[in-house]
Amino acid sequence: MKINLNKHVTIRPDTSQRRLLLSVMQEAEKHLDAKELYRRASEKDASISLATVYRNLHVFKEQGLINERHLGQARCFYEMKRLGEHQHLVCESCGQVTEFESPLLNKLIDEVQRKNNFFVTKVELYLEGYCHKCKEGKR
Amino acid sequence: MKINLNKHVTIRPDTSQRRLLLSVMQEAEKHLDAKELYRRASEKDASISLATVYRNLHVFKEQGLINERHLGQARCFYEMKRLGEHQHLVCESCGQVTEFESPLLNKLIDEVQRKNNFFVTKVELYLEGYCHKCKEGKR
DNA sequence: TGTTTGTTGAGATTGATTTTCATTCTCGTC
DNA sequence: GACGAGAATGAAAATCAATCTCAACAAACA
Ligand SMILES: [Mn+2]
Ligand SMILES: [Mn+2]
Ligand SMILES: [Zn+2]
Ligand SMILES: [Zn+2]
Repeated sequence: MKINLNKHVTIRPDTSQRRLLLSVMQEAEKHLDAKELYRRASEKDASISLATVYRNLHVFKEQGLINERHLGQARCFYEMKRLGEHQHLVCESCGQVTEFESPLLNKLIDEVQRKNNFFVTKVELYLEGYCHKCKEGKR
Repeated sequence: MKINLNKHVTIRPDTSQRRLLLSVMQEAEKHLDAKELYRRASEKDASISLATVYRNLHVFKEQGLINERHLGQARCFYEMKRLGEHQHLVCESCGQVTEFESPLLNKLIDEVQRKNNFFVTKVELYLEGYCHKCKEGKR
C-alpha cells in the first residue's frame, strides 16, 4: 500500500509547498494528521492540495525527516524526527497523548534482535490506558 | 470510530455465524484480517456477510477472545487470545511475521506506569526490519 | 402463540489515502 | 531568452477498510 513515487526519480529538494509543509510541521506543538497539516498549510497557501500533503509526507518520511505514528486511530499522525527516540501513551478516556522514553526499550530490542536474528529498523511501542486525571475520575 | 453495538444489550452468545467465525479463527495458523476471515468463512457458509464479520470481531474483542493487532498496514489483524502476551516482528522485505515475548517489556511498562502516573490497559510493541533470510540477501 | 430483543445480509456510506491526468515548474542546454 | 525533459502540483476520481442502515429473521420468553 505504498504510494507510487517511482523510485528511479530524483527528488527535487525544495519547492514552495515543501518548505511550507515542513515549516508547519516544525511549528506544530503536537502530532498532526494529514488533514490537520493540510488545514494549517492552507491558511498560508490556500491553493495547496491535499494530495500534495500526502505525497510530501511520504517524501519526508523516506528522507527521515519525520516519523509516522499510529496513535490508536486508523489514520496516521506525523511529527518531526528529533534526537532521541520516544514512544507514546494514549489515554483511552480523554485522548491525551504523553511521550516517554526508556532505556529499557533499547535493551529489549537488542535482546530481540539477538534472539531472533532479526535486524530492527523501526520501533513503535504504543501504550493505551488511563492518564492521571482520568484514572482519578474513574473511582 | 466505534461500531454501534449498543452497550445496553445482552449479547446472545451462540449463533451459527459466531460459531463459524470462531472456528475459522481457531484453525488459522496466522493473523487474519477481516477480509481474509470473511473469505475463509464464506467457503463454509457462502451467505455470511462482511458486516457480520466486522460486528463479531468487535464482539469477540469485547469478550476478550481475540486480540486486535496493527502489523504495519493500516488495516487490523486478529488472532485468538492465548496464554502469555506476545509481540510482533515484521520483515520489511518478505512480510514474514515473527512472534516474540520478553519479560523486559513488563518491566518497562511497570516503570512507565510509575513514572507517568498512568494506568496501562493495552500494549502493542511493533518492530519492523529484516528477518534472518532477507538480512543475508541484502549483502 | 405472540411479543420482545438481538442478529443478520445486502447494500449504501464514510473517511482516509492513493491514483490519474492535465498543467505547471525547474533547471540545464542551446 | 527559448526549449525540453523530468519532477511536482491541483483537482477530481478511484480505492479500500470500516461502519451504518434497514428490512427480514431467529431466539428467548411471557
Ligand atoms: Mn511524539
Ligand atoms: Mn501474534
Ligand atoms: Zn485522560
Ligand atoms: Zn524477510
